[in-house]
Amino acid sequence: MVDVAAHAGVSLGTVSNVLNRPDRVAPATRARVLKAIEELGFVRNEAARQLRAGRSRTIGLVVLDVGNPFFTDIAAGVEQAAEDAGLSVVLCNSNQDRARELRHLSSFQEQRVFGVLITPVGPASRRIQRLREGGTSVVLVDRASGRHHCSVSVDDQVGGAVAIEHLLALGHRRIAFVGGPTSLRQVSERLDGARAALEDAGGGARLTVLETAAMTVACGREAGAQLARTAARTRSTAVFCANDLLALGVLQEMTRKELRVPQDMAIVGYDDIDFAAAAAVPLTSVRQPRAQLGRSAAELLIDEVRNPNSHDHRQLVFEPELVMRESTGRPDRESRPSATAQ
Amino acid sequence: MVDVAAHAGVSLGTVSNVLNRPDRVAPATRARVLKAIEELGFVRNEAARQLRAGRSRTIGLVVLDVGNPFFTDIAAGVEQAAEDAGLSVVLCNSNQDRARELRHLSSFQEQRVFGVLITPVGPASRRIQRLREGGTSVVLVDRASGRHHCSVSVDDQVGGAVAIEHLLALGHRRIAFVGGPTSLRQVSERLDGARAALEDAGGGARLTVLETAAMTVACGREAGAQLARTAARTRSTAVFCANDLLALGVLQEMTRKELRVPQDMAIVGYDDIDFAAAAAVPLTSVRQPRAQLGRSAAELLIDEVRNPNSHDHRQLVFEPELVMRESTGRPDRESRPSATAQ
DNA sequence: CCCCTTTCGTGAAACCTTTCAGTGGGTTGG
DNA sequence: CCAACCCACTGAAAGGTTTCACGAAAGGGG
Repeated sequence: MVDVAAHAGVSLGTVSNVLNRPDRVAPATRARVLKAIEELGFVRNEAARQLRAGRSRTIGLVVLDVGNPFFTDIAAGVEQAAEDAGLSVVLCNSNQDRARELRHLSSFQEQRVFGVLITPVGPASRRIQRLREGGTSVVLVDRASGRHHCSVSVDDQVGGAVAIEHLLALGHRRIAFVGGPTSLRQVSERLDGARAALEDAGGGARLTVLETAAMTVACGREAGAQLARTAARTRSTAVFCANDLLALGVLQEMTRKELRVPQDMAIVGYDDIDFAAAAAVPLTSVRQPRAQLGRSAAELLIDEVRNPNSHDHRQLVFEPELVMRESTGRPDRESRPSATAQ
Repeated sequence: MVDVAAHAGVSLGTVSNVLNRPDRVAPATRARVLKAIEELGFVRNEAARQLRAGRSRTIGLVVLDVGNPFFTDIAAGVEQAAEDAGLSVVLCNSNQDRARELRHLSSFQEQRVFGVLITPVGPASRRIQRLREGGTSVVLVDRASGRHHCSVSVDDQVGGAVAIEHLLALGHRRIAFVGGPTSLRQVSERLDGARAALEDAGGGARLTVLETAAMTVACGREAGAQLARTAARTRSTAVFCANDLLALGVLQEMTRKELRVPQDMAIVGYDDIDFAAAAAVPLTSVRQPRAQLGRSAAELLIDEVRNPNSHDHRQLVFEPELVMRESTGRPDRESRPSATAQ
């Protein structure tokens, strides 16, 4: 900048003004400075700006799995809101690993990030508490938080409930739940919601729970195989999977075993990933407002940082939405023992 | 740091030494300083370090699509190499958009990143040239470069060739190529490789090209529908898709039209994404050494930056590898008109 | 006991920007 | 014609770290 100033015949402060408040500089001078910048190929040093500002213009975002479209869509929402506010985003992957999560948080703190958005591996940790005490704002994503912080999440119980209600409305009375491990909050809450919906409907239906080791296509196939092994008379006529990967696995196994979807087995997934609509039989799925989730989280964070006085913490809970496709088309009455069993 | 120094009763320089060259400080003093750091909750300011160092410890990585596992796997390789070298990575998405790419590059330059790894949207642009002139090292990923820079890529012609050779070896003589737009370098080179392999094998086989508008599952289904419409007598007996998404689309359409894979139609994909192995019929696919690609790119970059004198530019080209699965199991001779057609 | 090394520490400069009080013209109003 | 004011610009301080030339003390050898 000194060089630019000399080249343009102005002082350092004027160059800075051209860069940051161009309206305070006379047009002629401004043009001269811009020309000097161009000629010298000057590029602002972000580190110095940041040092001076005391805080960076970057939002730190930590997700559980960058390979999962759920999180990349959230990230897209965050980026959009950040861009609107003149901020950038750095996306980090904890890979469900506590140690990696901690490393990322430490790095964020050293970078004096604008703020942190995180889907924590476990319940909000002490490290996050420390981060807040250090003056960094944190918003929890896909996790509800206490009254004293901001968070955005989707109501997984409602999600489980709408899936089951849909299946019940279609006349299914023997339903399987595929998902696991149940130690995952998402899984257990979706299951809770499913059970609650069943109860609300009166006792006429049965829910069989197949716990899987993980939420992958392979585990879905295993669960599908297990379903297919059951004699048709007692077999569930519909399955609700805790995510779409499981549902795809179940679907593939049904195809292999020559069971028709939805006539012999209706399938509902969860997340509505792109592959769900593109599957051999397009999947009915429970969609979460992913981009919206990310956008809202970023907006809460920005408000918290920019308006520390007027800001009050909010816990946003979004409702998921059922997307109906062919995998639950009205089940074929003939091929299904009538709805009396059990 | 001033506070820490005061608290520990030492000078500023000593605190810095404790942080950066702990061996140069007497153990007792070191312990005192560490205690002070702990008590005061001191956290290094990365911006200041960076300002002082003149360069950040972050590698900038720009990919075409973060949603594509090909790139996330590359990113994982980069991260691994970076971590080993004490660097971090910021992953940016150009979304195949030139303007976004430029924004990311400008931001990298302002941040004085350690170096840049990029899969450019078009051919290496003037902007990248400018970046290099500005002293930032750049390594091209999944693109070959000229002699004067480093790059890592995978030989797409070889990839196309091995796919076709495999199909020819299985006895197929009417083969379709699905992919597009052909303006994509990857597509055209894979097609070139396929044609070359066909020629090498002598003229006994035919290649039908179906150009798609994009590389998506939906486009694959369209192409699959088109294939299925052809009368069985003249229909191709095998299809080579320019990526796995297309292959999955074709596979799904085959299932819908009740054509058997591989008996009625063998399918080879490209990229070997996770979904390829998990498909209803596991896909034969051409695998690229993705993590390796990322790791090598990062290593070249690090060498270029750390050893500017001894470094010489290298253009690494990796060979893809055919992963055989059920979608090309030996074709059923009965259901296939014998291998005489044109 | 003195000189020479080595070991520990010190303190100030440098990195680059932003900000803000201040300067020196020119203009306006009385 | 002077005071008040505005505008465009200036110059220096501040922000937190690393580095490096130096000093002081301690240890070793003759």
